[in-house]
Amino acid sequence: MSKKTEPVPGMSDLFPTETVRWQSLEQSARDIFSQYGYGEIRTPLLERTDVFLRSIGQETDIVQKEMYTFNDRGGRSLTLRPEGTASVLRALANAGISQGESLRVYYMGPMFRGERPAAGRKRQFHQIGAENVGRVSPHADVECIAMLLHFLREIGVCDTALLVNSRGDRYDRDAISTALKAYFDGHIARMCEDCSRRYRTNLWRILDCKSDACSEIIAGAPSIVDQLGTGSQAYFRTVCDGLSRLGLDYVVDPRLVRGLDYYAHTVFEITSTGLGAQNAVAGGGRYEITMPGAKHAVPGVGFALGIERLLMAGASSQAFLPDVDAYLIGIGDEALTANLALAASLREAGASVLAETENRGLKAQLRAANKYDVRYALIRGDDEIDRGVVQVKNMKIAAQSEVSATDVDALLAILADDGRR
RNA sequence: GUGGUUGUAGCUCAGCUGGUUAGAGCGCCUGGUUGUGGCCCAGGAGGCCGCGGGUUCGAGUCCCGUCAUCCACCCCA
Repeated sequence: MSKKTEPVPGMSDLFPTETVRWQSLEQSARDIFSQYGYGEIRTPLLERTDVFLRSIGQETDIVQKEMYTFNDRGGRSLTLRPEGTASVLRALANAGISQGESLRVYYMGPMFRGERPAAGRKRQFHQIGAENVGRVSPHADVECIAMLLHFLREIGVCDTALLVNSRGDRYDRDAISTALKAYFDGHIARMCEDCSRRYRTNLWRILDCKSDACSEIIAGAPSIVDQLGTGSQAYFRTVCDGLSRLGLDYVVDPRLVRGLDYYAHTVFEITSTGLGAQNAVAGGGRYEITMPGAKHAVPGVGFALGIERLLMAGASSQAFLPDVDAYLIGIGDEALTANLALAASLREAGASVLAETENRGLKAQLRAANKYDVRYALIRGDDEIDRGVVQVKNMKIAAQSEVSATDVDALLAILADDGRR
């Protein structure tokens, strides 16, 4: 239909009907995360491109084809953040967090990926995320997952499943990659197009292929868990035990590998039924990230939730109406002007009021007042202006009285009433 | 990037195998009481039928292209 007023593809406008739900979700996140000692961090939407290249990984889908990257006027390559973790780690590195120091932060805001939009997938989408940075411990992983599940329970997102897996440490990963490569070397020619692409770009992803032809070959592949060193296996066992001890149900999914290179050890995903093809509502894991210019890799564990998907998996929306105490009706320009002043006084005293700004009939204005479902209508025309009064009409019981227009306290006292008398 | 879907009023959508001035519901505006809401009634405004081309005496309807949308693949939040 219209075209010039539409937002850029994959981006959307949010109106009060929607934002009320966003706000309550965000508030729950703030409340719960702070119970776990997390504080909010806000980082720029734009970063130097290498912040993402190095941490997320050159060969990942995100870096290969999904980033919004451009050169600024100084010729620097900048990128709109495709996820939150890299930015957070960059910020912490910049602030000079010392080795061994730990920090818990959460963030919320827009992320950008240049994918083809579909159900539950936008190019600008929004995440709420949390990172526990600085320590390596399976218990931190457990707490992180527990906090995530606590939040989901609180906001009423149900029908979810928790999937966990381990990718091992950096040495395990090299060993696994070598083993996988060696195995698939002999079979790749007979596998599907996607797999031969993955073989080159994202080897582990082959394990995820659903095509029948490949399944048989994949079934014979060396399993990730078997390739883990004893230390990594013990780590993973501690995580699983910890989840069980907290009474949290989970499923070990040996094929869960996730698409970002920085993950090590624990990875997890929360899926929800009824979301369509994009059923992951949250995901995360333990990672180790070396920022450009930094001496050491910084470990951490964290997750990100997709706000749009949370809302799809949760409650339905209702029509938005501003919640105001009174509607100021004015017949004639003089009354309309006087009403704007009266509205200002009432608001200053803490009331929420809506004042008519159009010079139209009383009937039309009362209709509007009715639509907003206010308890009171304050009515003034030339007569009231002359006599210095305002008609106070109780919309619930259709009673009406007269109050001096200068007696703001009396008006406030009435508005503070629930309108049932 | 690949496949498919849809595009008609502000919104949700009808419009049969091409045929006169393109419709409904909701919303909006005005009136039914010179200044008293909801319900009801009457009336009204509002459409390059996504855009461009083609076939035809004639296209909202058929064909081609294009743009947008949604869904799926890929991958993930």
